[in-house]
Amino acid sequence: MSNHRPFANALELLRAAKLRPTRQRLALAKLLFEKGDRHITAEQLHDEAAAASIPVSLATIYNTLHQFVGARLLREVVVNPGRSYFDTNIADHHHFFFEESGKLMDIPSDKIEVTNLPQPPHGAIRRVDVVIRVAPKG
Amino acid sequence: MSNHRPFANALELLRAAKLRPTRQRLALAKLLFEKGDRHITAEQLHDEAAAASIPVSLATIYNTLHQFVGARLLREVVVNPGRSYFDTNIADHHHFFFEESGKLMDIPSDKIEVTNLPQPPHGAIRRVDVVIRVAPKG
DNA sequence: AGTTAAATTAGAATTATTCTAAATTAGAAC
DNA sequence: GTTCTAATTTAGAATAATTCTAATTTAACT
Repeated sequence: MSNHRPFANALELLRAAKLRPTRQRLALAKLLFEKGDRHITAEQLHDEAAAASIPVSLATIYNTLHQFVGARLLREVVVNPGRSYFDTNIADHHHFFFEESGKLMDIPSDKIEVTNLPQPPHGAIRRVDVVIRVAPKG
Repeated sequence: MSNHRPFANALELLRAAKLRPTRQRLALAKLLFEKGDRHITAEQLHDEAAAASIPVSLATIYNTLHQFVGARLLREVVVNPGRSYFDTNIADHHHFFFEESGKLMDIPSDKIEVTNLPQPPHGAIRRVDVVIRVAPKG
């Protein structure tokens, strides 16, 4: 049983997430999930849709990305002020962030060990994000 | 020899950072560094300055914060899209992020163990940020 | 005091994102 | 297949954080 590609196609995936399979959601799901793990911004997805002749407004891109995050089909990654990345890899993992290029790269969670986690003074731990910031060699 | 409070006053601190000790920079350094460890936004600092009757424009707040980051007097922490926090604690450490309130809390680096760090495919590791995201208990 | 480069400023510009209200569409009911 | 209704999409305006610009002020040197 693999965690990868849990749905045969976009339609099934939207059904399972209880999102109406509209033209734009189907098209965006395909763009997002049929190319392996990606880290994409709203603007980039909008451009990809345009390139694929899928007419979809930027507002819908944002709506859809947030709905997908809510449905746990995507994860939002924040590494840069003023710009969100959406990660199609929803497995537990971490990131390299390359400061020069602004690119992200996954690090599977078994490649880093984070131990000795302190308990928060209140509330519950929802997630632990590790970002390794990488700069060009001095 | 402690790493804490390395300068007796704002003037010394600016001199060491090779920043001209102007009225605004002196006042902002005092606001930032004379109250222990803090996580503050540009807007908040602007409000504090106003409350202390220090006339300083928002542009200067931003300029100064970034200069301080460049001089390693501050660290920028990104946990939220579209808003930067500036951290007066420049020692190696990590953060709790409370999603309900938007507040940050320091975790000294000796309270978490991050081991087995993978090497990046190119470049050098500049920093490792661990953010523990905390939500109200379900 | 006079000079000059650095710093500050108000306000405009930019960027990412969200909101609004109108038009379209998916899916259920007939 | 039409009709109906609520959900979705949309263009464009609005917002929020930040950066830029060009003019003014100031720190520090002579």
